[in-house]
Amino acid sequence: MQDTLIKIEHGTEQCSRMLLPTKDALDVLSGKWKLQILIALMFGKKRFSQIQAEVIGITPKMLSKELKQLEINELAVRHVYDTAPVSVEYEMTVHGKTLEPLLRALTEWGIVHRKRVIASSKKQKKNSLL
Amino acid sequence: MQDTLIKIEHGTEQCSRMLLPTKDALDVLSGKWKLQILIALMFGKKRFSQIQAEVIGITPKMLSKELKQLEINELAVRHVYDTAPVSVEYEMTVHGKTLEPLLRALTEWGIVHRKRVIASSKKQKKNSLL
DNA sequence: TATACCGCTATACTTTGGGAAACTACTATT
DNA sequence: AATAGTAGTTTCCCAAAGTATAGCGGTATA
Repeated sequence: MQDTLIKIEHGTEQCSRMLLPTKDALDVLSGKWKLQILIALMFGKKRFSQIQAEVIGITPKMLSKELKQLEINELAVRHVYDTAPVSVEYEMTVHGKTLEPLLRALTEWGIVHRKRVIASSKKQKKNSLL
Repeated sequence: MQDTLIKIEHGTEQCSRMLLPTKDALDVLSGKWKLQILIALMFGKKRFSQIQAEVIGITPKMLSKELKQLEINELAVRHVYDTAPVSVEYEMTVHGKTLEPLLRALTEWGIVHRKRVIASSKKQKKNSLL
């Protein structure tokens, strides 16, 4: 019993040590678009229209808003070039690049998960035949 | 010029190869609570009320809803024990455990990010004195 | 002159996420 | 009969997220 209490205490302490930084991270990264935009920027500077083309489904309004947020949190920078017509490029900051391992881990997991979803939908089909 | 085009093509192809699985992952993981709940479950089976105590700020409604989603996506399982009063435990599935590296990466980044935010808010204070 | 591209912004709307508080069903204890 | 614990559900509500569509100011091209 004493043992159990100690285990629980230990468990919840470890747990809250993980939960607090996670919340900080989620504050900045959560939402449908930010991580996708950051992935697009992992492969180099890009223009507004190019990001919009790659992040499928995003509207200009959302892209504009999300880019501003990324700038505020110093994950991306905006460069304006005085060309004609004016060209704007967005780039990952050094801080943004520290997200790369996370972004890759997310993608890796997405691949695993997708396989699983496909497999389990096959199983469902099988079962529905019974 | 030819070079540039090839680079761009290559870049966007790589990019969309990452973006598609990422979307799949985000469909299942996005939102304020799911990742936090999963972290709580990393440290072993837990009861509803225990999760609620650890994931600070979550309401029973949200917890209930999110746990259902996690069950549907086979990231967590619900066990009901026929005790009195009835006790229910939630546990990570094998598939859920494949998220552990990602959860740890997220926490790690959260720590890095928090340090940065604190540092830059100090800088702001400095600047505001000028 | 007209059309089209770029990088947005404006407006108006719908949908979803999330919070507060009360309530339920069941059981055990007093 | 009253109270309390467990695991939620229900209701009402608001704010943020997201969609759809249109337009703007500049430039370049036909």
